[in-house]
Amino acid sequence: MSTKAERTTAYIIETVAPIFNKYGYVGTSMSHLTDATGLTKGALYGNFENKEALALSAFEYSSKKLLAAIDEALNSEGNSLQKLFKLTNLYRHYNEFTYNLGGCPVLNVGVDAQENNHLLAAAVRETVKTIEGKIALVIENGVKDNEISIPVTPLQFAKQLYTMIQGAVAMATITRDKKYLLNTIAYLDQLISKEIKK
Amino acid sequence: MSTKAERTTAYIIETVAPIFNKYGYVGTSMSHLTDATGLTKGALYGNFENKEALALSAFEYSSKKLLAAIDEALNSEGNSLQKLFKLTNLYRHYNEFTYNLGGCPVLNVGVDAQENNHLLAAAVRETVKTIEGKIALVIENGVKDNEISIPVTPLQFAKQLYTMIQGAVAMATITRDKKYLLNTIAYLDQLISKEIKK
DNA sequence: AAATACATATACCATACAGTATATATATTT
DNA sequence: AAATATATATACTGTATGGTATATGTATTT
Repeated sequence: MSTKAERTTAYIIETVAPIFNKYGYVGTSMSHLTDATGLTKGALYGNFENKEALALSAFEYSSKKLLAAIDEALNSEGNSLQKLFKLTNLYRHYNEFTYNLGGCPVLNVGVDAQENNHLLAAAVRETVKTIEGKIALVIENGVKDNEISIPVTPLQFAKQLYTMIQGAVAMATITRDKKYLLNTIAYLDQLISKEIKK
Repeated sequence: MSTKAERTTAYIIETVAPIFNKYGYVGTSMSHLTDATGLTKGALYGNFENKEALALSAFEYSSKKLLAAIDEALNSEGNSLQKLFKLTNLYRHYNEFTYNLGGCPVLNVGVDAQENNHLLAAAVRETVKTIEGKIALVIENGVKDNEISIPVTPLQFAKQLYTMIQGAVAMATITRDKKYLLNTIAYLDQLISKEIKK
């Protein structure tokens, strides 16, 4: 069984993650976090060295949740095309999925941390690389199995796919209109079934 | 001729705009701005009511610059397709274009202000609407002139196009890799010339 | 259950924050 | 050039910031 301290640390991270994600690194104050957790500064600083370490743990937490969902889609039963459709389906409902995370961590932290926290910004870049790699792997297997035919490398195609998805995420976030997600995913599903399917 | 005060106001705005854009609304402090402008708080507060009014003017300034560049592309000589290519060309070099603005104002302010400043967030939404409208108009004319054939409404297609572009802007910003722009624009140029051209 | 280790709360730094009242300097008007 | 209007600088609010030393409380081990 986990110790009390470990549970507190976990509780802090999951409580704090959506706040950092929503308000950004500078926009989130320690008092904001003591309010949200119901704990005091002593507790927070007892579990984390400083604000930066806390924000980093919070992002890693959100990032892991996202990667787990992507893994679930891409490692599901079925052929490569079916896996890609599971992925697009995740993003079709990305609004609801990221609700508990306080929005898309890749977009929010990626943009916010750019000039405000270089460690966080680097962590986001890692996450992006990981996601693109996971998508590329599925595409690569699809090519090998003669299901998929693409005019560029699997990684290049994965990057292109993820770029379009993140475009929809960005526009839906900025305008607060989830139609961007629905329409882009509809477009991508068509692209997958009509352009790359052999 | 413009009065001294007007010139100072203009100087403040153009100096301050890239700072707000880079560091965000909360991440930008008034002392940050006095340092950058070489002016004192008295001067800043003499020209603007408060930090929020200053940030809003700064965004409007950046937004106008962006809209002007888009207008230049979309109102250039030639048919609708040529105008669209001028637009994609703007975004092919968007990195350099937005350098003086401190990055893409739509992306940066759109994401940053979301939870930190609702007035700013609303202003970004207006800008997005304006941009989409401008693109839609060109597409609409292309359809009328029998140059373009699309499976959705002009506005819907414009939104889709802008979403993909902003996806590339977001990914290029987050990863600091301009290849996302180059590759996405290459894809869009192909889409324009092979899919929608009649 | 007692002893010990550990986690959390309290009270406090020094500094930075947005904003302001007023004095001084600079444009503009007469 | 003098008078007036206006813009900027200075010095100062009160509050919030990230962070810390230490006391108190609570788990865990013996």
